[in-house]
Amino acid sequence: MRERKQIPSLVKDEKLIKKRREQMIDAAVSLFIQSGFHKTTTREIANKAGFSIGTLYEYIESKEDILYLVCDAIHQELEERLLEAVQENQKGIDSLKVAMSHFIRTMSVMQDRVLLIYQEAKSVPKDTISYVLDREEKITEIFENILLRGIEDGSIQLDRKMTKLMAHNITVLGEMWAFRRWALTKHFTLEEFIETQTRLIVDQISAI
Amino acid sequence: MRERKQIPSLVKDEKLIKKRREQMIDAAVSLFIQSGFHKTTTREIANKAGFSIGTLYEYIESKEDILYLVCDAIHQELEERLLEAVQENQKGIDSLKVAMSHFIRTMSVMQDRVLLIYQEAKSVPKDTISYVLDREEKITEIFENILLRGIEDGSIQLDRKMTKLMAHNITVLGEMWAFRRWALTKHFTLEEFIETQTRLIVDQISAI
Amino acid sequence: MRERKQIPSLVKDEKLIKKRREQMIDAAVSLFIQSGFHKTTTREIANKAGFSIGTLYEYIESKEDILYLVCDAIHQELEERLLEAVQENQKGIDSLKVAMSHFIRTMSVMQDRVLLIYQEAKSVPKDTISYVLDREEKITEIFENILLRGIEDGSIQLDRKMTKLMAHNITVLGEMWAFRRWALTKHFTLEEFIETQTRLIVDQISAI
Amino acid sequence: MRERKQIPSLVKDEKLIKKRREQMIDAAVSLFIQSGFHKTTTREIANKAGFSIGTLYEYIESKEDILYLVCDAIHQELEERLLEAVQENQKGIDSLKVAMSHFIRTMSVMQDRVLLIYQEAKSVPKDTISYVLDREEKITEIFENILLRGIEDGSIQLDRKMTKLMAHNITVLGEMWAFRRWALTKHFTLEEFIETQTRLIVDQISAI
DNA sequence: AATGAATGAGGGTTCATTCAT
DNA sequence: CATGAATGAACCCTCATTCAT
Repeated sequence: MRERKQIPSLVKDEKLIKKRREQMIDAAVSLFIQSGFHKTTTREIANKAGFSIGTLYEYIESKEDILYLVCDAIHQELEERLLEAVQENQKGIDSLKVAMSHFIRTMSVMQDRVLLIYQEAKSVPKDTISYVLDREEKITEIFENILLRGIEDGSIQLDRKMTKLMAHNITVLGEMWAFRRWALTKHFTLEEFIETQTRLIVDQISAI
Repeated sequence: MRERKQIPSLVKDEKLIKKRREQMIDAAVSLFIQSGFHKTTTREIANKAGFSIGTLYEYIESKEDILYLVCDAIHQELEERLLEAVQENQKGIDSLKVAMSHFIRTMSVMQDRVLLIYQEAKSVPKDTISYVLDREEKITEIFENILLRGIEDGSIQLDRKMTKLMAHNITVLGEMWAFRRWALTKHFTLEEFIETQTRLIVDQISAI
Repeated sequence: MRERKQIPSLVKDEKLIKKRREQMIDAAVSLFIQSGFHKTTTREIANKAGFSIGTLYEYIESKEDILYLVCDAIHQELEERLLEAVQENQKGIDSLKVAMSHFIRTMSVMQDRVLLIYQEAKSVPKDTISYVLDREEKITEIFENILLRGIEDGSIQLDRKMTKLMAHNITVLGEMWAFRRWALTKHFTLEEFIETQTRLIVDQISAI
Repeated sequence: MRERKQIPSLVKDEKLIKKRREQMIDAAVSLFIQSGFHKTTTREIANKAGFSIGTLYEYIESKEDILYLVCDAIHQELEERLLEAVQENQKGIDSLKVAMSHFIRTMSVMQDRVLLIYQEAKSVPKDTISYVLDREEKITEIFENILLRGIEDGSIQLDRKMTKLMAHNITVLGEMWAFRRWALTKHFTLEEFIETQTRLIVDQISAI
């Protein structure tokens, strides 16, 4: 997997860089969600982050860097939350159920941010775009690994060639809750959604 | 369903309006795909459309109107292509298989434009956003209707309450080919994809 | 000699381009003389030229382009004025006297603009710098040609190898009036200066 | 002659002031030569000087002060080098030959810095500009004094009224090597240049 | 005396939109 | 109807300078 890009900063104190960038990311996330990347100005971000435009540019080199930091941070949280739910010490099929449920709940909590990534990732700086896409794929890989484990331990029945596609399906059937919420919430509760999506997958690959 | 928005034009001749707007949309689509809505200038659109910036503004009121027209045109084509494949005179389950296959092939052909809608729809003028979302839902409704017909004719077994969600799943599992192509085409052919996605759904709801 | 650079313009009407650029150059020259290139803002130039900042950028691509246009225009006038005084139908030595006198008077008239070139030429865009320097050398070449003609017709006695250097001397001894005026005008009139400088050169190379 | 300007410093220790300012000047000279005064940032100067931007401002009050210090230092060295070559115990005309040769060699060694002064002197703070110009004139005065001595001792024949102008000519004919080097070095060696320039002047004013 | 993070006015440039021709 | 020159608000970014530590 490609390396995370190091964004240069004029400030030397690493702790301070971390802190200021966190402020910046928080501000940017809420503004981007509200108005999108292009309609948000750097001044607005600086303002909301609680410092001046000059200070903002002490910690990044361009507005696009902020988008990269935002995408990176969101993916980071996404991944952490997901991994946290993966239990290695149970059957693959059970692990999958738990992971899917957890994943969809995460989509519910992070729906704005997931949507944000879907819509703005294309504007990320050219030299980091592949890192961001890799990051997206990494989430799918987590599901793929669970599937492989299930095949191994016999709890999942699935052509090995199809694990990748099934993993993508799982991911997309979960992310749906984020990017189609305007339609889904009109008719279904989160619990119903989790139940249905999990069953759709599990029925297809369950060994029994 | 909400009405299509009437975008005012300074020009009276309806035929001309239609022609000019088509030129405009064609130009805009290819430019938006290339660089996104915000990075494309109205000048570029006018240029590529083959007329002047002044003329452009004879047929729309703002740049956002172009995005609306583009989204509308893409949805229009999407819907037409999909409806064209729906045969009323066969069992619901068979109709579904054909429709899904056709839908995914359409995603393959129109992937750039589908992606475009996914990424830029949020920038559509506030007063038309719900029309655009409705339009998106309409596609799902086509699948929902097939499902209902299948339940009616006994070829599909599915809790009536779940038809909406299953229709969304079908749509999303198909659209995937457009918005995850960077990952999918590395490992699967279009035919494999169609085969797998169709089975995932059919297995779940087939009456036998 | 290198080609004059074509600066792109968004406007098509060539006549208008010429007119607007002239306005722009006039404004820029007086502002650059007053405050220098770097301290003059594009807004000031547009203002003084009588149009908006937007219009300014319809006729150039960057602030540096204005400096290039300014340098080019000044050299143009310099060259025209000088050539206008060169008579081909007299002895080289006499031609030289007339040309030097005329050149120095031109320096007197154009002292601000000559100084401007001396001080700001270094800021001209990289890809045009050699054209600007060539332009400067062209003036020297005019004097060199007169010298060569004088050697040919026997009115001037000078080692052929030294014509280039002597031509540079003539140029610099004349330009002095522009870039050392703060010291010279305290003690000498223009006429005294012309008389002395001409003699210094003529005495050195006169054939008799 | 006007007094050297005292630039205030927040630091008391005179020795330290001298040391830090020397570091600062060295750094600034090389940066100004490379990119010019306006394109060089105070940060860059502090960096290259080996201390922080905060420290820089302990020893000056504004960026322009640095330019003043730079010009002053260059003039200082110029003057020292020139005076070092002036022998009081020989005939004026011989003294002049030696001084011119030495001066031109100095131009060769210091060409970048001489050019720098020519191009940036105008940006020196308003209240110090006349001091800087005086400094320039001082160099001319050295030549003027030699001329006067030559007239006195009969080795030079020159209208007393013309000594000032001749001194300027000598200076400019020497400085040429610095500010026209791009053209001159293509055709002449330093020795040829010295030989020719000296003869041009000496022939004109030699008593015999 | 030294540091370097913070500031914000101000600069160059873009581009959606208008309107006289 | 078509044109395209003109407009200026607004954007991103820089950098000289300050001041708390």
